[in-house]
Amino acid sequence: MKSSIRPEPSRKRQGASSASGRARARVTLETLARRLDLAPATVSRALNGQGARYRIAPGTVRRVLELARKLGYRPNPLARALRTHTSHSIGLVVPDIGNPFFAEIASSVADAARKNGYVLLLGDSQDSTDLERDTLGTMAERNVDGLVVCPVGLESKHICTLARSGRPLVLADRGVAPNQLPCVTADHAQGGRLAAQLLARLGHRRVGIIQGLPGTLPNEERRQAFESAWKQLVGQPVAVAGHAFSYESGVEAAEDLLRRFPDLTAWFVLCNVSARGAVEVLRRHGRNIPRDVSLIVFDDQPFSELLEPSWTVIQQPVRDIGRRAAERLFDLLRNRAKPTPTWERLSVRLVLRESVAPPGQSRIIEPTSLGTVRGSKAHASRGTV
Amino acid sequence: MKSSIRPEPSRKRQGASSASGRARARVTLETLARRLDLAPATVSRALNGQGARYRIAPGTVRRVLELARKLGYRPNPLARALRTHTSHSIGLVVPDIGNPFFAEIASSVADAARKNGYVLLLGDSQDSTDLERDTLGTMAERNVDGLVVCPVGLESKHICTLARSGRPLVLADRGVAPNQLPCVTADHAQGGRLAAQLLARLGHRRVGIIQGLPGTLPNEERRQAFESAWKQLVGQPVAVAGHAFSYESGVEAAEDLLRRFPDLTAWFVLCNVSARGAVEVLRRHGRNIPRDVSLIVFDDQPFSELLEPSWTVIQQPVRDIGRRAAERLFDLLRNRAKPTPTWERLSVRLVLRESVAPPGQSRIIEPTSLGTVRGSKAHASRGTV
DNA sequence: CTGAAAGCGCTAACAA
DNA sequence: TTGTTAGCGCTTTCAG
Repeated sequence: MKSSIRPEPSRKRQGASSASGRARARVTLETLARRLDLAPATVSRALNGQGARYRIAPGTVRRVLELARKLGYRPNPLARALRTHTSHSIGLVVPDIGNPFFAEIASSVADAARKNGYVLLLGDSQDSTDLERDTLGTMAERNVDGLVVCPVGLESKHICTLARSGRPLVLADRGVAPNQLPCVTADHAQGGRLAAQLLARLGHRRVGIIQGLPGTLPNEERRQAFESAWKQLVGQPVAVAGHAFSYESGVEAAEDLLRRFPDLTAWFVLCNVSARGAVEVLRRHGRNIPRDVSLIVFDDQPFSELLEPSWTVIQQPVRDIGRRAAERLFDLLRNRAKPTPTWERLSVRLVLRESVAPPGQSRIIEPTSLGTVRGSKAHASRGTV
Repeated sequence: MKSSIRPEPSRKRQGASSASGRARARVTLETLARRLDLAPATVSRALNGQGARYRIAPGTVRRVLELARKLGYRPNPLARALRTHTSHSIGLVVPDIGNPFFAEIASSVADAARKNGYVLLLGDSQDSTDLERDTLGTMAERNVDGLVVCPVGLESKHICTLARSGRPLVLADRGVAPNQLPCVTADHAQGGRLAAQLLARLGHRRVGIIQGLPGTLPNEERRQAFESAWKQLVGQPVAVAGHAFSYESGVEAAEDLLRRFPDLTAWFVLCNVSARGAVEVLRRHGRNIPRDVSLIVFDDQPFSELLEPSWTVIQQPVRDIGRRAAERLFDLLRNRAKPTPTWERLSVRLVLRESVAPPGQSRIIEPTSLGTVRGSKAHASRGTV
């Protein structure tokens, strides 16, 4: 039998409750337990669907559930986390949440988190490895159950350490050197090849690359794939400029190319933020796109097709990258399976628009067929990229 | 005197430690306490800079600090939160993190959080009041110390309730009806007036508005200010179409205006995401901007000036909005002052570019002087809006 | 100047 | 079928 009077817990020390005025006292497990004349443990089990396992009387379970609903009981996630070492939270760290690409990743990860009943901690590393290290540390000590990381990508020791400590972690977009970590990213090399093939087929011979942050995986794969394809197709070297995934870098790189290699007939720009800078420079110098310089830009964005000329781009499945990364993280969280360090490569598409043409010409005469997509509606709702 | 042997805490039940292989055991307060032969309480006080208040021997404090550093001790924020009811976390809820406007808000709030030693919980309400309510509830029960909310803006009861429960909360961008909550937002009415003045001065008479989500504060303020200025300046009614801050709404509204009011010579578009849709529709219908339709768009974005024609926009100080909202939140968190429900209005600017001209003309002949900014470099680094 | 002990709200091991 | 107890890691009375 159960005792029929439960002592009020001693409130001698902690002078809480109505003093601080914080609304009416929080409903806790103990509130329920006392009102139902049950032990907190029983209530806990009933609430957690452990009724069957512990063979709690169905009636009891029902009473518990009922009162819980009536009082609007919500378990305290912090207490639970402290006890169980699982916080039902995940972390997302990106190099720049203001960048539409990562904002879109965040959007899909946030969506997945919510659907799985997790909260999302957001960290912005501002493309600094030091900040990234700090942020990851903070999140780890906050007991996030897992992480999606779009790393800065220049150093990876802190990330590997974190992953080896047993915390599920999935990389997105930029991978890191020793491919021991699960990662979801675009097929950057494919993008590089598509760009090279298109320009080669249009008859370009002297071309340049405006790159992003050297040393990062997307940058290297895009550049190298383009260069090696170009070497094979055209047998010419490729000029390279640029130093960051930024507007400023785009401006400087464009000035640089115009000065050092004024005879280039096409540029492959590895980042659409930089591309903005590059295009402005071309305008200032009175160079016509595509007549003087053809342009292929990595990564699409909603305005690409509205620009004059519209941009030919390599389109990444941004939303899918985020979604898949989150899915894989939640798989890990559910199965506690050992993280297969598989790299998932999502296909890119070449979207052909007006910014490319044969050298010296203002438009493509006959549509090439390179498995490309004739540019049009690729973007729609809610300003997302 | 202190006892010189401290008993190992009983590890009978919790089979933790090395079994699960989770790296080496976490160093806790007790680890330190035992190795220093002190009570956990003393260590806690030393670590929390309470040494002075409790007059702990300076030597002791030093020893504690030293060992803590040596062992890389990091307090467990969850345990602390459970005990102190402050989590050192804040929440940010936005209607759409994929929208560059809110991504930029998120960027500045994330930055502020980090600088203040807080972590940031991110919630995306997807412009749904229900989701917003859920998200806010989740965050509240996670004990966030405070919130920055960019509400959907159609209903506010849940937000007011939350705020009245004593949790510091600052609104950003969209306010909510009973102006009892602190809020940081742009001066939307000023933007509406500037737009009206410009179009009036250029000689337009029949104009229309493509609005965003009706009933939300920015939408109503922009629209009403425009309409009332227009009435005063021109004495004509203003056509209105549109139903959301989305691309699709922009498309539909534009089709709608063209069909119902084909004689309009200028459109004021209250959302730059919708504007993209509107511009595409104009193109499809072969209407020239600005000759057939002049265009003013609310909210700038990096590509506005690269478009052909470049967009005349009302520019909001997005980053400042986020920064100020966060600052005000942290003021509240520090001072525990009662939240002054002041509404902070940040000025907007009219940036004059090529998408406006006198009716039937293709460009502005003589620059007007309306306190406007002649369009140019307003955007730069890292693809942020 | 320091320690013992209580307890934040919950869950898990063990006991009955 | 349920209760008792211990304890997650920390802070905070209260008692020296």
